[in-house]
Amino acid sequence: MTASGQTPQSPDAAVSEARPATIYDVARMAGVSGQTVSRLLKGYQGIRPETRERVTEALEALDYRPNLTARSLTTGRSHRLGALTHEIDQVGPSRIAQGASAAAREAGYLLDIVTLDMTDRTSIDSALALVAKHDLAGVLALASTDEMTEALEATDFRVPAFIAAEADEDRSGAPSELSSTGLPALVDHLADLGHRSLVHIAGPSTWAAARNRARAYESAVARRGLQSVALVHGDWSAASGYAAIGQLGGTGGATAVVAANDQMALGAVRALTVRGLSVPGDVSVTGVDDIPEAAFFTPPLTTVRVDFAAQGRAAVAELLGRITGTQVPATPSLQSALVVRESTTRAPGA
Amino acid sequence: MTASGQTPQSPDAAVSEARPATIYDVARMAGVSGQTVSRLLKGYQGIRPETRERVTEALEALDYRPNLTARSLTTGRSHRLGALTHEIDQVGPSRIAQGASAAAREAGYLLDIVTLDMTDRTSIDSALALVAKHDLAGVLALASTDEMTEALEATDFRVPAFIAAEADEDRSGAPSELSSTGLPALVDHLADLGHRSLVHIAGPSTWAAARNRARAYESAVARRGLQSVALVHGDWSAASGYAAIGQLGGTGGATAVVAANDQMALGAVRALTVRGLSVPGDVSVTGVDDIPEAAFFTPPLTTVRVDFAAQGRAAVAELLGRITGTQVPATPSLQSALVVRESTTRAPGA
DNA sequence: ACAGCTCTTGTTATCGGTAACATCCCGTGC
DNA sequence: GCACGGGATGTTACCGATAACAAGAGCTGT
Repeated sequence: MTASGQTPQSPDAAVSEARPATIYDVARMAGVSGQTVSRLLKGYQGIRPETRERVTEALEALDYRPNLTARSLTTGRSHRLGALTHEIDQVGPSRIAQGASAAAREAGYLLDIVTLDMTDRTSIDSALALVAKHDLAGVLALASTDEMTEALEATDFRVPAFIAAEADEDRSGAPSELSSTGLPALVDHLADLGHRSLVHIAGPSTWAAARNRARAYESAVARRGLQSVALVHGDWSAASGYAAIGQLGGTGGATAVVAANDQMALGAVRALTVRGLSVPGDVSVTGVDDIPEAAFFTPPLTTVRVDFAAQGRAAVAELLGRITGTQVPATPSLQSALVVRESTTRAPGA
Repeated sequence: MTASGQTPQSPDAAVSEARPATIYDVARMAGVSGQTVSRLLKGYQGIRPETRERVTEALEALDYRPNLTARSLTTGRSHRLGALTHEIDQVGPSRIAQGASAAAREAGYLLDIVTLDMTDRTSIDSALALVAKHDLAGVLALASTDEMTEALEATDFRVPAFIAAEADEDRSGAPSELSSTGLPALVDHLADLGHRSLVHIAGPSTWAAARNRARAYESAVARRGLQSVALVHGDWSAASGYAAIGQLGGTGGATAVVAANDQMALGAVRALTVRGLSVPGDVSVTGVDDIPEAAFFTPPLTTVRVDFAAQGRAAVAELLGRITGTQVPATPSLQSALVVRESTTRAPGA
């Protein structure tokens, strides 16, 4: 079998109605009113067993499926959520989205993921307008950036809408696992290896995650009495990590490069290699995220593992809480863990 | 600003009704019937200019927004599509999904992307059931695998549903760009460099893309009179590429490894390096996809570029065609291009 | 001046459910 | 024997839009 297929015609289903059955079809078949069917479907208990049985049989015979459109028209609430994310090929965002999607599904919601091309204002607006039209129960922004904040605030969704907290921060604004534990552990690791001067390749300054990581880096550097030779901003891509090293003309004397994600770390490693520097012999390099490929880079990358899926799930849980008005169980702190591989070693001459 | 935000309360909108305005509110305000409003909204021309103006003003004053739920209840068609994909962190699928999503949006549709965990039968079923309930105008499977085919056929979506063609094949079953041009070009490249024995690390055999690539590889090898020493199946991940080399205990004498995607190529490179073989000195390695990181691997990877976004767009175009019954303009053949980098060089002793 | 049209706009029914209220039936208590 | 109460089910209206049909206004031709 190669490509396509036919519209499944429910080959074995005995009934093959042109139009799907409604509760009225079921009601007629069972000899009851539509309301009785509706009640049974909603789990109402006060139905006589024999009635219940007749209706249940009719439901099956007609292969009844509720029309969610009609239902949400009357009840006024839909079972769909919107998720906005940046148009970017990155493991992080896409895993967050996957986690969010799975969590939504488990709660009976469908998650509409809309990737926004942040470089094009009109495309953002039209995308948001489209989202605002499809009545969603709530909207979630999965990437915390200034552009996203702005876009979100400029749109009236008329439903709960908010930006998910990064792994780098929690709702209360208190530093999170990654900032308080993960990145400090990374810097400690380098300090323990004798590195005294570091360089940071940060993410775009409009990203909250980038700012948080940079801040955590800086405070850890200060705490350990190290020196931060430079802080360059990339755009999360390997190419930008490569460019960052070029821009610095090397490492500016630093013996270690701390990139804000694994891709930029990869680019940095490549740039250093091209310049004739050995990693980790001359310069140690670290990333953040622990993407699946990181273990297979040459050299395998020392990084900090981040649980993206949990982040997505937490965001959806929070959104659902806001929608239903129930209290959200405190999100368990997201775990991050230092993963030491071969891209870091003792500082030269240490 | 850290994490969250408030539900936007349309701070500047003069009107702040509890409930959104309906066409009837607008009609009353403009002194016309609801139908007139409905007509205007649908672009009906026969409306007196002064009436039109009054209605238009009312629409603005009340910040009217159509209720798509109600609309699709009457018209019977929704403006949402469903997309099924595998739960997998891979650039390919995620870019296909992005392209599909963008194309859908441009056509005024929202694309619900559902990632299926193919290892868990019950989760597939519940996910598909959820999708089938939310009335979608059509459903698209973005990953062509046996599991997906099976799952799709077992579900009665009652709307057009089909599996998107891989880049590797087209609808007519004829080999596509990648199979007819991209992969052969890759093998030619290796043959021209003097390689005579190759190894192929294929994707999972349940994936149509994996089978197509393997077939294209084999026929190109035959055509050039080369020898395929081994064909091992991985799961698209770098780890599986690494494992494949381990399983072979090296390359089995081959001087080049053709991996079915870039991640597996990365894993293979790493495994070869660990075994003391130099890439490309001893063994040349190639990938497929040209993920953004491929240019920054050590060594930079020779690969075949694939236009995933176009693939997603084409799939959506096809689906929309089936839904509306219009003919789909023949999908322009997807481009693929050989990208030569440093992971390939002349065969040792050639 | 009046039938016959066209142009605009209004009425009514309907999509498939659900909420609120109405009704029917039957056993109880006095 | 009859009012009463509660369980089971039916009726009616409504959610917000659209389709199909109806109707009033104004113009034309004879």
